[in-house]
Amino acid sequence: MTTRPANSVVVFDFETSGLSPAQGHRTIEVGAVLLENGRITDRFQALMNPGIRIDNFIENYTGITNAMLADAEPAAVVMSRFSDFIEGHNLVAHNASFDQRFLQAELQRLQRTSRHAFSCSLLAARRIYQTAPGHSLAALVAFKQLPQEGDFHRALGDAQMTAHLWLALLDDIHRGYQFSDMTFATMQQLTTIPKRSVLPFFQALRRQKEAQSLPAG
DNA sequence: TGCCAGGCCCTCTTTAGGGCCTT
Repeated sequence: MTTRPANSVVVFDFETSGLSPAQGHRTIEVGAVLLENGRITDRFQALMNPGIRIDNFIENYTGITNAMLADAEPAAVVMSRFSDFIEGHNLVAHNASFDQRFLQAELQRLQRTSRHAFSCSLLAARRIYQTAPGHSLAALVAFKQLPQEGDFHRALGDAQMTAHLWLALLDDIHRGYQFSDMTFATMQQLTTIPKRSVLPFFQALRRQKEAQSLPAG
């Protein structure tokens, strides 16, 4: 049996034919990286044929053409492999609610379900980088001077840059708030508090940790 | 690109409206 590091996480990104699976939009590309102990240890990237034509805006926005998708594996095949790749992992995405909706919709087509825990780098960044000029992935990569690994608006490139953003968030929380043991669950909790409550949030966590480390009695 | 979606978050708010973010 494989033992996974407690802090492993899959950071992923979809390119899609539009904004809403409820409107019939489909995934056209998936990119993902496995982060273990703060390092990228595995990657997943695939175009997929959704069985529908994409419009000019999506072709221009992503650089993915209808001709490229015509040669790609069917979405069902790719999503099945991707489902295996993320099996058992916590998931991170930039504006995670968007990717979560598409993941659920695509897996539902395969009669599969997603029980993964999600965290969102956009919501975390809005709390930790409150002075950033914007919180789009591109704005945050520039703001933090992160490595531009791959192309923006392509799934693997965006997933890799989101992974670097995620690691930067963990590092800056460590430096700025003197809080070193951020778990995935704590990051999820961070994204649910008001922005003004960030400092009290970390102060409370530290007090809680110190109380737990005191000897009983 | 436009406003066809959904959710977060701010403010000229909470009995609402609009910007940001994802494709």
